[in-house]
Amino acid sequence: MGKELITRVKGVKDILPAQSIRWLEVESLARLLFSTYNYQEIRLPVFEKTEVFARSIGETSDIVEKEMYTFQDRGGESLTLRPEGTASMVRAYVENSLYGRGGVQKYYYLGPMFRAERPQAGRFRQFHQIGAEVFGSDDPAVDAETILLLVTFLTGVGVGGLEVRLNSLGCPACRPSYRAALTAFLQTRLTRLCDNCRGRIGRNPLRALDCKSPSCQEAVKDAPVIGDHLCEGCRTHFGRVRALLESQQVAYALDPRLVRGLDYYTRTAFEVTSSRLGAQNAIAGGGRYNGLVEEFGGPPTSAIGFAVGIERLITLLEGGPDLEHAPDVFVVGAGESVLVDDKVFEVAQNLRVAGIFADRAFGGGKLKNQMKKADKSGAMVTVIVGDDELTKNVATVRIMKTGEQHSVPFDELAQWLSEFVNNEEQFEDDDFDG
RNA sequence: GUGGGUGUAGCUCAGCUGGUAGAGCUCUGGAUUGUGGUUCCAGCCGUCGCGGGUUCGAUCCCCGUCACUCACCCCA
Repeated sequence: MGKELITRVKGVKDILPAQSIRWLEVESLARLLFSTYNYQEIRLPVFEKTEVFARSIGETSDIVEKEMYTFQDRGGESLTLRPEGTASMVRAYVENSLYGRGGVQKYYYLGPMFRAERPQAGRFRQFHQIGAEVFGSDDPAVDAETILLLVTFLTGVGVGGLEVRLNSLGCPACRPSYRAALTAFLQTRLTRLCDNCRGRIGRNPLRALDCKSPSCQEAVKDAPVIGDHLCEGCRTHFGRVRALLESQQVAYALDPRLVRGLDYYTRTAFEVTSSRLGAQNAIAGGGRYNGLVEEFGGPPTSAIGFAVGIERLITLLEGGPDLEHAPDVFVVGAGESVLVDDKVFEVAQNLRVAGIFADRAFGGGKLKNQMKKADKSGAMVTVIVGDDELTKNVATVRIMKTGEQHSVPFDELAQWLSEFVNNEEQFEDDDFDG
């Protein structure tokens, strides 16, 4: 106290134990499930040369225009804290010649992303994503499988009430004609568009469809729809994606306005939203980006991917009990002698080596106070080591819930406790199922 | 970058047209000798975000500033 507090940077969070447990659960499930679909992890750097993002995400995107954490390193090179994962993934795919392995490659990543935006509910300057990318196939089954993985993951971690929105953005063959039609349409209602969209018409007219400004939404209500402009290839591709999703009862809504903020998307685009999230309601988003690998100097390679926002996912999981980890066993000492202190130290260590989650009282004091610490720790069993125990060479084991106590020889203690703990956990699981 | 809301003990908050602050929880100690959770008793903790102004006097009024928060833009 007294010294001026050093606080965290705006828009970042400390994830405390009550929450970090959930994070661990979410990440573990992701790893397991993604592996089930034959994805492998790639650990990417959190910063890259600025061109990696500037080139791929699109110069006109908000991310590149105003949201990147860009700085010069000591050599004067411009570097950027990654605002998303796909660009790094593609860079790594090309740089490591992963296309040389042939066939379809599936990778996932997980970690922090950085965007210099004004924070608000569900939006942070450092946030975390779990992302998946598939390279090497334009088969609509890949699109469907990818979306299915996403949906399976989200329901698997326990979030409900989600909406999947789906659209096709066309390809270099058909998008230009749509873009022209849309631009012509927007020109006729210039006055009704917001400043932002008016400025974007020439550079990226599709974004007007996505704009949340009421006047824009009204203005684009009967704008041309991309679906009417898809080429034969894109049309059949999209139809197949939908059919496959339907075959697995994946509920989705077609949304011709879904264009996504990043420029690299082609064909399939999708987003998962929840009405329980506030204004920033997208929990995951993704799409196909068939031109990006080539853009990075690789061979022409079809690819598709998605990213899930972990913070937003966790928000939807909140409300359950706060389960902080508690040790199974807590060791206390009765008596001030060094012998007791030594024995407590030894017992705690022996239990841990035996694989038992154990902690102990520190700082000595009366048994009563140490029992309070034992209680507060949440441990189900307390091991009492005192002068009496030392002379008899047995530990006193107290079951906290019932208050019953047992005398257990020290050399049998680890065995006794691990059996007891296993039985209790078994019992709790059975109880839980019932 | 723009707008709204909030800023009082570790936490959640109270504080009536302005008279320099409380409550609950937490925490610490105690209720006789080696036994926790309940109960009872006692105790600690505040530059009322910061700076200025009005006033005899401001936590409460005014101005500024900072922080947090929500929303716009956009996205995870």
